[in-house]
Amino acid sequence: MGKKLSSNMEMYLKTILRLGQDDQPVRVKAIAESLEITMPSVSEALRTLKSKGLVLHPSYGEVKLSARGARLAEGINNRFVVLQRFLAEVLKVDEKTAEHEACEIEHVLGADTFMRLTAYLDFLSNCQKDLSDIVEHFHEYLEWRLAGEACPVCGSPGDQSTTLEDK
Amino acid sequence: MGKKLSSNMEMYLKTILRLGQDDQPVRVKAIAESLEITMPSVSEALRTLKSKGLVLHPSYGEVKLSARGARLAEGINNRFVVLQRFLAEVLKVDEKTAEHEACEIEHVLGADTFMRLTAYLDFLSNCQKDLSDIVEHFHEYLEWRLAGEACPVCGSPGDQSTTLEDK
DNA sequence: AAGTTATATTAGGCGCGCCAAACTCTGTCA
DNA sequence: TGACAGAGTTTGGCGCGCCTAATATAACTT
Repeated sequence: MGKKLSSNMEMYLKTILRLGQDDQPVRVKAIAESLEITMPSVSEALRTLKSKGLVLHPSYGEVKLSARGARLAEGINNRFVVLQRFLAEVLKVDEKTAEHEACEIEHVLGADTFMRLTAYLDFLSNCQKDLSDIVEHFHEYLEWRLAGEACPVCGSPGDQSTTLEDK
Repeated sequence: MGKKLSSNMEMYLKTILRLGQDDQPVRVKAIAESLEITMPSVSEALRTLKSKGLVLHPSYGEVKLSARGARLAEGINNRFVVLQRFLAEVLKVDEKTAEHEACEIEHVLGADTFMRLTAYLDFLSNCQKDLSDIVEHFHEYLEWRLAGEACPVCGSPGDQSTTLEDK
């Protein structure tokens, strides 16, 4: 069916889903604030999404997801959650950053990759007692490395100075 | 200095870097083919990048990266490589897909996250013999899971049916 | 040197997603 | 009921990145 949605359209869907979970009617204003854009932009986007049958939105009325829209939104949101978990729990990325970056990546990765990432998280947390603290081991290693020292267990260098280019 | 580059501009830089590694003069045509866009689009982008001092490009001449452009491009390329390795080697994502998805994500993640991901890969491959085959364990787990069966070692379910929404 | 071909650039246009300004509804409260 | 405030929409405009068509330059070929 419908071609692939743009990242932006996906963000609208996800936002509507999440706002709807506070079980209050979802309003244009709330979407705009949540996405930090203006109401006209939201109005316009909703027109697009309506035309694709993903949202229901009587003029001046409440915004709702259609069944298809909701399915999509939930998929996107799941992806988001998985990514956020990986970044925050495994890589120990700062919470704000993890949220932000997960939000960008969620639109990029295919279903297969997500399934694999989910499996990986499950593997690390649910499977085999003696593997379940790998992540903790990694966090120790990370601290040594951040301190610029060699890894105490294996001597893996702390100076692989991960090419911090930027700005 | 200069504000953040767009994903597209980053892609141009990375492409120029990679084409330059075949130590032949980099031409507009090659960039266009590599990115699967038309030459006018490349011309235009080069004008932008030139104005930011990231590429050198006499009219009708050879395209080169400036020192700053090269530094940026290398950073982007490093990010790409790390992501690609993670997707392909850890998650066992199909090679083509890994390349494509890494290419999208490389523009999104910050330096800190990349450092952490690099550290994670190093940790998995270099550190402590008895941890170095975690990935293999995971790959076994993944196969069971893909077959829809429970994990033989821990009983972790194969039916977590990772919400395959889509299409 | 002149013509042919390949490469590069300019010109003009399009879709997307955003904006500010102006206008229109809706609900509330004298 | 009528007027005001706040939410929502329409209008017109802008930047980015892409396109095709037309033009310009460079590089061969004879």
